[in-house]
Amino acid sequence: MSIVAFAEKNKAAAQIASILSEGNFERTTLEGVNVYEFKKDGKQWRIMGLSGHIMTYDYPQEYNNWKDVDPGVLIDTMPEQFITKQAFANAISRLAKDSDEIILACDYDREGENIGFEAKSIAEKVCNSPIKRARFSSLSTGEIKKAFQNPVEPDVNLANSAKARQILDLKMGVAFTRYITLSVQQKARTKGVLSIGPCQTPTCGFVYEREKAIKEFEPRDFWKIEAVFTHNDIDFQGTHRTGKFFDKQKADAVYNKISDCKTGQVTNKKVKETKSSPPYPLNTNEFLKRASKFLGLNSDRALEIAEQLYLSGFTSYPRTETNKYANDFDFQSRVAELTKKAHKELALEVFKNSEDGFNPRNGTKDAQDHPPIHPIKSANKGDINNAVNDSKGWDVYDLIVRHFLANLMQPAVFEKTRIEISVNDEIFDATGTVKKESGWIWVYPFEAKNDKILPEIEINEKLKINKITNTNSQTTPPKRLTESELLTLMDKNGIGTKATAPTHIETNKKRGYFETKGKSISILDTGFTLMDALDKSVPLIVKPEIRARVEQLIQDVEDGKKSLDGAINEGTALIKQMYSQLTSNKDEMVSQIAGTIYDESVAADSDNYIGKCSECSRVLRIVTTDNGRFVGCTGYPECKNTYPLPKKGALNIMKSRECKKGAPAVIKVGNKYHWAVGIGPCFKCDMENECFPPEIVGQCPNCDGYMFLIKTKDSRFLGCTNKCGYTQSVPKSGRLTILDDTCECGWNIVRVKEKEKEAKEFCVNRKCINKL
DNA sequence: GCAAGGTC
Repeated sequence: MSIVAFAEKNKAAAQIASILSEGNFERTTLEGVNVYEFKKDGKQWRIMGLSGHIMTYDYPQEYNNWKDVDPGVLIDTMPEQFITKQAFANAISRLAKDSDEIILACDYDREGENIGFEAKSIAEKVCNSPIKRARFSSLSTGEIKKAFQNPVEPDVNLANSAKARQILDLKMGVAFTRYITLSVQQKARTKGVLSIGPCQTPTCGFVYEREKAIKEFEPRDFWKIEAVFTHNDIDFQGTHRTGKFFDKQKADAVYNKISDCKTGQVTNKKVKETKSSPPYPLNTNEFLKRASKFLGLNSDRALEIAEQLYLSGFTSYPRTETNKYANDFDFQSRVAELTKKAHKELALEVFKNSEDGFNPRNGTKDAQDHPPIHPIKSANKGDINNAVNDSKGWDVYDLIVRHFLANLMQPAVFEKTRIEISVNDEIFDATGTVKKESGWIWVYPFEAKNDKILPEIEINEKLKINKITNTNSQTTPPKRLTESELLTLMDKNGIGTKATAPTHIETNKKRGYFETKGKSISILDTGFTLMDALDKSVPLIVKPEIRARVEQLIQDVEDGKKSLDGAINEGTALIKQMYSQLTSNKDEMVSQIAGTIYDESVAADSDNYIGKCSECSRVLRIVTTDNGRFVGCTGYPECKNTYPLPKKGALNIMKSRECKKGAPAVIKVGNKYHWAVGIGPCFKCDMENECFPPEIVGQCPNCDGYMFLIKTKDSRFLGCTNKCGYTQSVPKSGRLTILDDTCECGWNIVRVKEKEKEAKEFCVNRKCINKL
């Protein structure tokens, strides 16, 4: 009797083999793929891990040429399933041929069932062995043994639901992407692909909606009446209960009524103790959000770091939906491990807190895939820096460790006080918060808050009023989305999965639809115009509903309410309907998009982009020919405007410099001089001092001139604007910036940032009073 | 050249 089982991945296969064989198994390879073998109860077992999907849907070759195939035809063409990982397919065939029974043992979810069916379809071609399914929700001993003792029938509906998703996503993505890309290419010279997809487009849609809200925002005036009260030498602020007065007259009336008041009376007081529980264990989504919020990391980079931490054994597998620990999770040894290195003090505190055992604050999601992200090995900063190729490696590790420990600690306790104060019958509110017990926040400084103190005070007591103000402000527009907020929106709307959400964000960036600046995401012209054009012609595709519609269809397949063909037909009809909306609005849409694409594609070539042509306001660029180089207009041959350039020297376009004589740009030529396009060498120009003001550091100690930074080809130093002869050295290496802050001696503080090092800020004055 | 979903 020979049993063959297919798991979703190599790691799972090894784990299953280890459990079923009680550790007595051997690893062999077949077609380069690991197979785990053992004998048990007279049966020969062989377990192989797949590599996620080993097949994909795609269109047959004759549909590959974009220009020959009308994209609309793709919607009515059924894609075919191709093997993408041939070695795995070969190994499956060879194992299946030699089997009496086959067990599918992939993850128990849609994609897992689907991956199992990929193996099933290959096996069925070479053998007639019965094919069963082992269903388990975690790789724990109990679950695995039970699942393999009672295998069930494979769930064709579950597998088909994933198939429906694959086919519909492909049809829509391919048809829309080709159509938009080709139509825009007819109008604008661009090589780039303008992609559309059922996940990437709504993702961009969120960013677009926010941008629109910002653009359409009209600030409103409002007035806020605030009072500063004093009691027992403590000043605190109260706000009129109305909050924002949008009616100036009403605000003025209230203000006039109380502006001369010298006292107020406490009319109510409430003290409430509130507990703040530790955060749930980290699943991928939560991890990415926090890495963005606390560390300013974009999700792609954060996941890459987590992956490296995982591969070097410091933390657990980073892709998980689960935010709940299994009952038998071994906290004892994990926390003990952490007492060995940098987080020793924190880990010991957790031990102190856990005399009656460890009590994690568990979440509610158990996707039964992997445990929440947690530390495996303790480390010092150096260990992480050696293992992770990213300067933020340590910060990410530290976050994971602290999150893990915080989760095991007591809630933090705050005392919140709210008092109500009457000032000539107008009610003011004041609140205070005092931390009574730090609990988990002690190990989790990311969420620490400062206390807001209110004086000890009782009802009916009188308070002195220091000041009453009536301030006019304006409502502010919504803020740009952060990556963390975008991930939340995606998660809420079912866009993408734990493993793919960051990819969708990356795709949008790669296409030039939006970018991340600091923590916030800002949309680029291409993204905005594309979304705007789509929103007008095919509104559904920009909104998360598109995903929900497909999700509903495939859920019906999973539930057996619809056949695979039925769901595909319905989905195809929906795509067709959207596609006809798209094509009927073609002209307007294309001209709208083409306008921005053209400029951006030239501008993106930043080595050559110069500025606007004064003749035709198109874009100027550097043209290099066999005979030399010059600045020419991208409108050539219609516009023949040109400017000369020096023959020698590397050219560097100084975007931060503006020519006061109106030249389109200033170019740095080698290390020697600057050249304003169309005007000539800047240092022979009478406006030199205005375009290139000296970088003053401070007063010259020798005369009444100022010390300024002089940079030459191979050195830099400070010289006097009066040329009195006094000079002084500055650090030779690192990027040097003169800050606005000044030292007590009057000189500006200088910031020096060397590669791979922390920036230093200090006073460079040799004669600084602090040094004497 | 195109999607989204697995995995590494």
